[in-house]
Amino acid sequence: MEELTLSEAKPSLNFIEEIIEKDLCSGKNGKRVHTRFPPEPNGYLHIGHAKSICLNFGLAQKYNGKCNLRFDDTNPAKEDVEYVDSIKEDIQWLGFRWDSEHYASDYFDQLYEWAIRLIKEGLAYVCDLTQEEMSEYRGTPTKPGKESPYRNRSIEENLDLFEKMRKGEYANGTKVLRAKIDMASPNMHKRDPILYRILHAEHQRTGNKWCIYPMYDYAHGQSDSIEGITHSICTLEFEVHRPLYDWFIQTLKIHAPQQIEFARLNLSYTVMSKRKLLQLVQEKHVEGWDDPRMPTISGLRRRGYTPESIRLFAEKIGVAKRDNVIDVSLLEFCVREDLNKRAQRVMAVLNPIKVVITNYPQNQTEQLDAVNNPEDPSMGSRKVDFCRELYIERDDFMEIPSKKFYRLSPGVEVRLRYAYYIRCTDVIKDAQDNITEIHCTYDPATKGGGSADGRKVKSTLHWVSAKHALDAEVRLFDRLFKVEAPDEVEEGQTFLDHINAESIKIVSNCKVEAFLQNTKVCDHFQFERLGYFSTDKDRELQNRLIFNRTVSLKDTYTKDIRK
RNA sequence: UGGUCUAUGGUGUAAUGGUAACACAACUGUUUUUGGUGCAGUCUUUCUAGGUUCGAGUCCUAGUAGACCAACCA
Repeated sequence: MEELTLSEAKPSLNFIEEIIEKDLCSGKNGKRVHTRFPPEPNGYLHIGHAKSICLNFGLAQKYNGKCNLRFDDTNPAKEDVEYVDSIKEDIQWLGFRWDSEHYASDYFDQLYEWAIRLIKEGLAYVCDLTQEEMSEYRGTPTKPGKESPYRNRSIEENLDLFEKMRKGEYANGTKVLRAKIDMASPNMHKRDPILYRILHAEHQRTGNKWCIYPMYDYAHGQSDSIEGITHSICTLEFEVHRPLYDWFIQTLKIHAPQQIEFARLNLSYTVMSKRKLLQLVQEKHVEGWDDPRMPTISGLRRRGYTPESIRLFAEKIGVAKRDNVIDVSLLEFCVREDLNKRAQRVMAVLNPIKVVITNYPQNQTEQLDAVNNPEDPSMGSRKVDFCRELYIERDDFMEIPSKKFYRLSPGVEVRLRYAYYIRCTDVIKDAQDNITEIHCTYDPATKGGGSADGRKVKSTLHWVSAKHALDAEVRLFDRLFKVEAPDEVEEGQTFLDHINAESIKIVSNCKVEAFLQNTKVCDHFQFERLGYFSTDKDRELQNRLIFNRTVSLKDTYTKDIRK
């Protein structure tokens, strides 16, 4: 029940929303808003795609419009159904539903027909130049190109040649269909761009029906047009393609969507290039596209991210046209923000040291109340078993405490969460001087963790009962891959050479035995103990550990020794 | 020796010719049965030079810096 107050500021619009609202006002497109998300099925979706998904679907939602899912499957050499399936799954997981599902390949017939029309109008021709020759004829951005010797073939000859191309009479790469525009254009894309190339390859949807396939520039705008898209939102690198996009639409005199470009997402320390992610998968540096270390949507999902947190992130980063690098800490902030409200808390000890409560009866066990989520009382509470022998985190004890350390040390009293105050009386060591046990006494008057006499302790420790704890395998992952080196690598090196070696080490030693106590299986939980550190350098790691310890049970809670 | 785009704190994003703000990060204090959360606070901003205007982050001109464009990829 929220009331809108007059003083509440109207949220500002991003530049795309401004364009849309202007179009809505002027009555353009019959006041319709229709967007589309157009992935090429040649890899898994990553967090950068999530930005685009949230944008396109979000805009449709906001303006009561529609958003299509369209697979840009014009290059059978790179594409696969596995990717189609994963893309659909990821979009749905993010919480979006497309109005209709399309494939650029559904339009191959129409596109072919239009190509013939262009030939008949003298605006397209078959060119026999080799790839090298064509590159030479094209010129450079600063030098105009020159016209192909095949540019002035007759319409009849072009029609005949193009028909033979379609029939499969020529080998790959021997001929292409080109638009006849302007070889001197300052825009390289208008220097007689290729419309069709010969590719004798089986297409995942059209099989062997075609051996010529349309290029992106020839297929994309027309596909938008066919679907009645009003606003075709894409990333900045397509800005220079827009004149060509518009040229096809105008020349063919078909519905004109407006292409709008925005700056793609870059995340600090994160590999986002599809090519490189593919390399990680193919060379088996990761388990697969959904490896929790990957910045893919499925990887983030396994890592414990929620759809809500990713949508929140997309909202917070905004949309603009300038190149940006968003700090991963914002992504991590978003997942903490979301999970903090609803994740079930649980006590866990990752690196155990035994604590013996010397004045606690030998065979006694009692059950204590522990709240499931201090942020949300409605999540209720659970019982945790307490007895004479417990485990606490090894790092929570220091025999000789440093200055800022206020957890357990000899003579010091601390609280065991939901249990009792304890005071350390003895430290037991083995022959090698390693601490094997910590002996403590407890104060029965502090049951539940509160003191009757009002005395305070400086620290609250997490613990599990040695007898009752579950032994679970928990895998902690470092952040996404960190790359310190420039994006492009030098000859002879792979980009993997530039990945911070330390981060790989951390992730490859990520199996940790953890002891979870009386934990019910749920989607997400958060270890209650969140990083205790004493040095500044370790403190830097704190946030990362907070994040790391927020993990998804589905992937991490793999065995229960009690069974 | 071209074209297109961009320029606001450490990082992002707003301010639509009229008081430069919000979030993240960092730091300080405070609360707390998580060194979490919450709360309070601090820190740091309009690329440069001209011009228009009563008034410019915003408009104009020139410069500077960065990104993109020369796949039969998308």
